[in-house]
Amino acid sequence: MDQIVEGGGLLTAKTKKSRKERILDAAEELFADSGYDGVTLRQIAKAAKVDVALASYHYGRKRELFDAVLYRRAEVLNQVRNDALDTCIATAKDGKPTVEAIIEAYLRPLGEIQASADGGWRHYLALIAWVNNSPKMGGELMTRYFNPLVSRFIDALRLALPDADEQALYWGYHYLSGALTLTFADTHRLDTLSKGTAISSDFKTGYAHMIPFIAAGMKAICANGKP
Amino acid sequence: MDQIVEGGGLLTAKTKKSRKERILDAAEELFADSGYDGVTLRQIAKAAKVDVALASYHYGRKRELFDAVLYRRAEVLNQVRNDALDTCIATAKDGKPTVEAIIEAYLRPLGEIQASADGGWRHYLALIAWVNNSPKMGGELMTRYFNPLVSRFIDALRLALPDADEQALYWGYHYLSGALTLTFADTHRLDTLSKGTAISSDFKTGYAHMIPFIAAGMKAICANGKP
DNA sequence: GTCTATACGGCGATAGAC
DNA sequence: GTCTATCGCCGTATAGAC
Repeated sequence: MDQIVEGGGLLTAKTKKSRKERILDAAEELFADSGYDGVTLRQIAKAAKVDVALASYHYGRKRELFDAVLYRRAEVLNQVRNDALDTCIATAKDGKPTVEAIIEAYLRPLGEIQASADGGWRHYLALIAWVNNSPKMGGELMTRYFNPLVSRFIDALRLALPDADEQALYWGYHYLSGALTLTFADTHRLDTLSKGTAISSDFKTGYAHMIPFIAAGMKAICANGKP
Repeated sequence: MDQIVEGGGLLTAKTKKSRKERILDAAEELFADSGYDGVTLRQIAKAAKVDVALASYHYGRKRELFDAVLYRRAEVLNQVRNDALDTCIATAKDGKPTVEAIIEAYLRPLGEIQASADGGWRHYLALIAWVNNSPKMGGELMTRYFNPLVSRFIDALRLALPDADEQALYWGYHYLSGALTLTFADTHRLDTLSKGTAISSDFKTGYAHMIPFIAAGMKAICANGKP
């Protein structure tokens, strides 16, 4: 896990970051807070302590900078999660993992990343929350970056739930996706709603409950065929 | 249900809309598509076929217009959903409704609204999806407009699940909230992911699966006390 | 009251000079 | 790689027409 808590995800030591990297870091945090339209290149440049034009020099147009931010960590995220899925399937009895084990493999790496001390990763996940719920960009960008992994995940579920209705399988993934990305967003709404009983940034508890919640839901709608 | 599928939600006939209403309608649709920062007052005015300054005249600053959009339908939404919850509790055996019945009462009215022909309501729900996942506005605005209803909903769940861990109850609501609002957003991601097997705008199926999914999840994490 | 035309200061993305 | 210049659009205020 060590290799994913650092900067762009590949370095192992605290090397001084290049300006090019600093731009990506600043953009990541600001886009996560305010969405694509809520941030200006000037704000990003200021936060990265570089000239406005340097962002365009390295990344082109604003939209391309946004894509670069998304792409950077998608690579390492997909690798870590693909590995978790591989392990889950390889260690399953008769090559047929349980629903719980699959959901666990899908969610646990994200829980560990979000609970880690790394602010960059937390900003990235909050940005994914924004993208996933965006009517304009959600369909296209989530598809581009994460569909291969998600398809593998659904394939695994199909093994564990051989009688599942196909539509139910996809809708089940949809509910999981919504629950997960709202957790990414960390809006602090739970804090006031529960008067402090539940805290939206208590990711450890958030994932501990999410895994059995989603597994039970998935089994409920997939076990008996059609709704 | 007839009274909620029309315009602002109160008229019953297709009366010609005032310019003041047209501004709200246009703002609702555009904010739903692009978020608060992705829309300009000029775009709203153009869509409503009024002068730019008229929006400010009626509603003040941009942020106040946004609040007015949110407020308009929140009123009627809360009333319909409170009624559904009342009925659910009143008709329950021994005044103790089942988890399924409570989730059904909470979600069914939204499903009917979203599946209705009314575009205005669909835009409104997409806007709620945006607000709910906004780190900047989500905590504050969802709290302001919907917390009383949500608290009643959680009170009802507490009746049905007397041994539930309090934290689990709130996290369960959180997962429900995420799954629900992603359904509001209608990003069409499911369409390509499932190669047409599941369609994100097929709200009828979306809610038909959501209700048992959430009920099962809620029971799984609440039935046995602590996780 | 309701509405329009116009103006203002400011900041947006980006291209071109260096 | 860096900085400046440009042009257009931003939210908002206001003066006055109906």
